[in-house]
Amino acid sequence: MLISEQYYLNKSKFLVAADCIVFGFKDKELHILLTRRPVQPQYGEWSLMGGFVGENESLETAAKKVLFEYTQQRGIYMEQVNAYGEVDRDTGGRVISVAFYALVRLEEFDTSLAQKFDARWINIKDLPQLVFDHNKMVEDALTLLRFKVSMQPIIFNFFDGKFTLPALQDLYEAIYQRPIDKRNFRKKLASMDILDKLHIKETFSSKRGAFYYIFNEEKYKAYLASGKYYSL
Amino acid sequence: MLISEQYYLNKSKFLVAADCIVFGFKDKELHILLTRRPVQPQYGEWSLMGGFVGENESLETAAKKVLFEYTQQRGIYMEQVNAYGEVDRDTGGRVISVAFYALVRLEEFDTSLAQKFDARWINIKDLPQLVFDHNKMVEDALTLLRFKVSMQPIIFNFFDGKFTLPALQDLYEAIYQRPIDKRNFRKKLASMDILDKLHIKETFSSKRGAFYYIFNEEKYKAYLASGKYYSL
DNA sequence: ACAAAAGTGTTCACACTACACCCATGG
DNA sequence: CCATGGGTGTAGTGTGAACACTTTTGT
Repeated sequence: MLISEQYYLNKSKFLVAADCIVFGFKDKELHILLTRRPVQPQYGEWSLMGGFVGENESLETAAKKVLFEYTQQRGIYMEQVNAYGEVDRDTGGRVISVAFYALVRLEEFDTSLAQKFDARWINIKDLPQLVFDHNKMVEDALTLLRFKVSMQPIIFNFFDGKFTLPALQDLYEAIYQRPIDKRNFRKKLASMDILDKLHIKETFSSKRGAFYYIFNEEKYKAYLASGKYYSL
Repeated sequence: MLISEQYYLNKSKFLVAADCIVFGFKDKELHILLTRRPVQPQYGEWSLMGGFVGENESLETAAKKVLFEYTQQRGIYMEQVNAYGEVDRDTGGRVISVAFYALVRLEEFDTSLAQKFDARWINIKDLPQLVFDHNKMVEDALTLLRFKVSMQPIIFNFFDGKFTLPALQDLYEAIYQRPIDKRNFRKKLASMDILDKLHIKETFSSKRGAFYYIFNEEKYKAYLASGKYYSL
């Protein structure tokens, strides 16, 4: 019987990074928070934000730390995308990266942070070339996001509580990159019965004004229990 | 401007393992290849098979190596499930694991290998408690497998080329753990038109015998191009 | 008054479900 | 001849897609 030391010893160790694909919703378009790489090699090129995992951190903890550093928000919705471990993926050294996507409330975003880190919100339609395999990470994150969003009500994490139906539809259209029929969209939402209509209107994006809605957790549970399944 | 050395230096490094959830189909049930953990701590307990990633290996390469070691098969269909990085997940040391699921052709499996590694094919219905977070890995792998199998024709990797429709249905039922209507199943397959019927019968599981079919890659491409989407 | 966005129903096609009987063969 | 598993069609239901006009209000 081997003992632990023989088994774990003399094995290669690796730098492990957590890279975050931070999604935000702005100007009816999906945006990603990108930064300029602060070190050589590839200094100054567009990059996802990331950080190395510390000795006493889980992958999730490391990712949360990165997110907090760049956004000062806590309780951000986050999900693991994949691990990336090609030998030469990082031109600066052997690094294994675990990618997470995150959904942030962009209205709350402190623009001074953008200055500090030379970070910008880039429309996903205008995605530049990124360092290493970061473009692949974004692609994978988008694929996963599209799937998740159609199955679970995670999309409300983009909003600070309340939202209007036109805005919600714009968001879905931005994520799927395809137009959605207004009537079908609202009909489906109505039949799910997971939202509460507020009696306040949002009046700055139209003259008439659109009613605010909020997501109702209880109704969502009832919807799940009902056995009906719609996908948005 | 920081240079690379300052950035990458003095960061924690980690053991990284590739753990494999090896699925096989036998006796109308889905099975997983499990082994007895060969080292302390938790010596002799049920475990997935895994191995540490080497200096010049990608995660995929490491997983392929593990798969080859235990099955002697090459070209095994494999897909990454997730990375697992809780600080205390491995009671023997800090290890970050990347899980992969694999689909193997169980008919080709060399049972002498099972002896050598103290490995066994366990019915997923009778899954024992596994070491560390391996049960969670299996759960995640199953969820992913179920999704993938319904969307893409990866299920044929369980067979050595040809298969009968009853066997294919049994396999789907084993994966989903729910009965499927025979006529609906066959009707859907027929409308997809991605299989070729051979004029040979498999005669050992019934008196009448069931026709063999093979997956036709070209037809599958045509099916994709047609824009029709069925999910199995 | 008019421009601009919010809001609202109906019809049609098609995929999914449920369901029962005959066929071929080995023993 | 009978037991065992292989093979086949139809009708109903519900979700997804297409489609146009009225309402509200600020300018």
